[in-house]
Amino acid sequence: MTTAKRDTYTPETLLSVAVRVFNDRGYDGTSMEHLSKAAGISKSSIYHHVAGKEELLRRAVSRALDGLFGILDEEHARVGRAVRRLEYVTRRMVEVLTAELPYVTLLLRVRGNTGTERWALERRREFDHRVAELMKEAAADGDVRADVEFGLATRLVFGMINSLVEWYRPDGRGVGEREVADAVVRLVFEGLRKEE
Amino acid sequence: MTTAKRDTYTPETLLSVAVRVFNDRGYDGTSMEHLSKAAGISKSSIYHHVAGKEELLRRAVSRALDGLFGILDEEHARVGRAVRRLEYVTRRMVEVLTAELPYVTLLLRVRGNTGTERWALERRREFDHRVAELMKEAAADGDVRADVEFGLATRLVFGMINSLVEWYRPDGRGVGEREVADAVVRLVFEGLRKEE
DNA sequence: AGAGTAACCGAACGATCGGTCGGGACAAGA
DNA sequence: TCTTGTCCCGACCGATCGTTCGGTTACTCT
Repeated sequence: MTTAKRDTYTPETLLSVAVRVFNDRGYDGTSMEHLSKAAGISKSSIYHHVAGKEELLRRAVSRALDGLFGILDEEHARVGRAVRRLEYVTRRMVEVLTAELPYVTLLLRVRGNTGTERWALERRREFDHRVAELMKEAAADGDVRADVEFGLATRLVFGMINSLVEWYRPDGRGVGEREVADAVVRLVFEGLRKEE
Repeated sequence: MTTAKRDTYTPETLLSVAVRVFNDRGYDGTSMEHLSKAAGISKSSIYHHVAGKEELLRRAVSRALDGLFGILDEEHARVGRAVRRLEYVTRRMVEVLTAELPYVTLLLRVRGNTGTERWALERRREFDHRVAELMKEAAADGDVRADVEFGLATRLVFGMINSLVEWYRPDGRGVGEREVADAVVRLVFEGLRKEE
């Protein structure tokens, strides 16, 4: 077998615990003592699995960034009319956010105090820039309204999508992932007002 | 004269420095040493003006909350058709966010680690609830689309508006406050797609 | 049975945390 | 000149920070 039994921590399982605590208390507000209590092992034992607090952060934001950049490599994001690709990316962003919720949550909250955080911010800006180009293309095609500058529109749409991490909670009997993705796409492209 | 000369700190002027640092580094990531360097006075001197770190946070989020709740007391937010009141509140939220940007930024980032932070979160939820009721009324009037649940729509609209604190920078020769408010209202109510 | 190793622990490291303390500089009012 | 009060300081407090270290289990392989 490739993998079997696991009643002890691996870097991955430890990460899932750490990310949960990071999101609860904030990265800076979380001490290694907090992590050890949440994981049920001693503070020093954590260092048997990972190099330190910052490596946990790096692993988490890497996972989130991989998910987001992966969208841009998909076929529907690369070929076709720009406004259709924009709609596809919008929907897929919602799906990635909900699927990797705790990791993306952490990514969207880094401030830039450490080298790892600044690296994460830089990659985020790169992703945002790629989507902004898509919006620019759709505007050039005349498929999105011209009375809102494309950079401004991009930021506002990102704001709506990214806000998911502040309130979406999966598995709760509330709204499902599909319902959220539909709602976001509808609001972004058609708006709130009832069509006459 | 009521007030004159001020070449020394007051709780208010110290607050403006502190909030700027809080927003740069995060509240938990900011030490009193960081504040003293930014203010140009010693760490102990800060305690001559304010009771401590948490009081600075409390003053800041209070100012932000007062601005937001003030909107709901204005006439256009209290009388008229619900969808018109919703549009008014949307526009005024953008104006308050840009006018009190650093204070609202701090408010939107509190995590709930201290009593002050939990109080701020509770008041925020109260404000959100008030706006959600407005959205519910507009839906009951048949003025907003029925295929997106009103609670979900409220969260997404809040997400778009609140994202302002992540990128809007006043006085920079970029976008003006009026342009942002117009863009938000247009996107929220009419959507991104060009009307045929 | 013995060797090797993965997983874990308590104790302690130097650094930094938010906050306290006693006192100095200075201007205003007497 | 003497008091009073504002504004500020360096030195220091106990607590906690992220991290290290030496050592102890307990399981696997030979």
